[in-house]
Amino acid sequence: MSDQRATIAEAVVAAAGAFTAEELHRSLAVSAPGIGLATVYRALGAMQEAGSVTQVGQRDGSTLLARCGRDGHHHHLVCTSCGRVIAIDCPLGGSLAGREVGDGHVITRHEITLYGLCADCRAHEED
Amino acid sequence: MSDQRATIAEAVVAAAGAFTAEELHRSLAVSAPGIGLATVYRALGAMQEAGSVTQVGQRDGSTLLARCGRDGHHHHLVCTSCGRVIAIDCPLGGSLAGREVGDGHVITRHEITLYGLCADCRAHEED
DNA sequence: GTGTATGTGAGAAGCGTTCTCACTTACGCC
DNA sequence: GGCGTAAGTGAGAACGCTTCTCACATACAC
Ligand SMILES: [Mn+2]
Ligand SMILES: [Mn+2]
Ligand SMILES: [Zn+2]
Ligand SMILES: [Zn+2]
Repeated sequence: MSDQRATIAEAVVAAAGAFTAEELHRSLAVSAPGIGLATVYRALGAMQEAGSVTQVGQRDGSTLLARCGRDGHHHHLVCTSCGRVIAIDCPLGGSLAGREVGDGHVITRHEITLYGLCADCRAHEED
Repeated sequence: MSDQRATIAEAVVAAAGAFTAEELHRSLAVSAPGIGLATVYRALGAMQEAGSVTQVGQRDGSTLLARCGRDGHHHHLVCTSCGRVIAIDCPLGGSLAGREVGDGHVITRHEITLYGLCADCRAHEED
């Protein structure tokens, strides 16, 4: 593994929650300048394939990523204020796989993402 | 309402299921040539605001849209073969709204999309 | 009529992402 | 050591979807 990829992997671990490729690149510009944006994209792509980084939504036009090493079927809960990401069990209990719903439609896959405010952000709001 | 928007609205109704803006524009090129792609985007945007068209996912880089006039909280079930879209009740029963999950995270919103094969596509597969 | 608001088509622009290319680095093999 | 190959890198160009700009058209209000 190259020095750049190691640095990028550290930045991913240091990230509080969800981030975009450009945000990660900006954070690297401070601590480890000189790493190209294309390299960040390549490293994040490799981590997605390896399973340590997952796509958790979109913000504006950009893909939101987050570190998530959990394996097995699960989903994510994203704080819309601070970006914190929490892995959660599938609220459907995996019960839909191969099941028929509606008018004979057989479900092969599903996407679920929950959004809200984490405990910390709620405490800091006091509105 | 302009002639163009009426034509685009008809094409949306005629569409079998999910479609991209470009696909709709291509279908118009046959029956009603001369309508600009920007006009299609503008009309689809207006229909989204009006609530008659909804975003049901992404395919490659493009936004997938579908006609859906149903109101109230619901989600969608998309056939990955023919694009047919079926509205479904929220499988969470709306139970999550305002509820705490995980470590005190309060859910304000969620996204659910189911994918699979509709009855027709399953019948035509016989593999 | 005159003004104002809204819509239109063509192409330019924007923007996130991927690709190209020349270059470097790491490693296996002899 | 020399040498070949594979993988990674940075800069910028290219790409593709979407939005914007601009000149023009149409519709309604007064
Ligand atoms: Mn995860
Ligand atoms: Mn719907
Ligand atoms: Zn938070
Ligand atoms: Zn189908």
